[in-house]
Amino acid sequence: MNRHIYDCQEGCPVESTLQFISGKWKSVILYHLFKEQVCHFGQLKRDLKDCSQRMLALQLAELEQDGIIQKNIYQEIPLKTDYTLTKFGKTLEPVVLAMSQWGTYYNQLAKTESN
Amino acid sequence: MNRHIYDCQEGCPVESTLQFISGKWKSVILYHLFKEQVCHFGQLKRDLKDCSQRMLALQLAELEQDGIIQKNIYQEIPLKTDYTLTKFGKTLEPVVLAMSQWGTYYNQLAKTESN
DNA sequence: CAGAATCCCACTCGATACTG
DNA sequence: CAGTATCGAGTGGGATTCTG
Repeated sequence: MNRHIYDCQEGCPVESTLQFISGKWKSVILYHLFKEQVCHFGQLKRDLKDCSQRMLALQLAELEQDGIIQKNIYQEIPLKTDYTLTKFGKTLEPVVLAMSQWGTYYNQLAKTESN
Repeated sequence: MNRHIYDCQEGCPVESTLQFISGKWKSVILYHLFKEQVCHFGQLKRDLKDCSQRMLALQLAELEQDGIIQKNIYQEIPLKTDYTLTKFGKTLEPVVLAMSQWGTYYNQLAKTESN
């Protein structure tokens, strides 16, 4: 948790939040997890088209380290893994929801303006 | 607006939102603007202790380009400038608010756990 | 005070190849 | 399928200096 540079000495709450979700793709991953409940690596790779496999693995690892998501490995052939939100991770729902709602509003706006 | 790499072809709303606020310090700047209504450069520089002057200027410029904040210059000596939210920028309040609320919750949590 | 310009290093991140 | 390892180009971003 000291990989980020935000100084929380003064306890700025937004900086605290950013420590967890400021990774380049984290909130998008969380968005999909809130929608699907369970996600597989390959599925996320398809959804996040512009996120490289390496980046996806890194972001997932950080989210797991931070206790936001849980990784479940099934020893089958071919290998199978899935990711779910932890109880702690689920508390982030209002944040992700607000982001998704604003994005929906904006997409609508952008569409009507282009007409 | 093509400085970010998020692909919104499929209209992922979270990615749309990130196009505007994913800059390293943007949401913190917005947080202060929602609190203070009006902010000066030097004041922000003091508040965002770990954000360099260069970064602060860059982030403010991007927010201005995106129509989220407005820059007001007063031709006095010494130079004076302030920043306010545009009408469009104000629509982001629920997002910033959700982040600040979660951060407050987390700070509380972290404090009680350290005892 | 409020920035712009320049320099330059560290690290990010994509591409590719490999593994259980 | 679900990753890890390695490498190298590109960029982020700090330090410093300069200006109106």
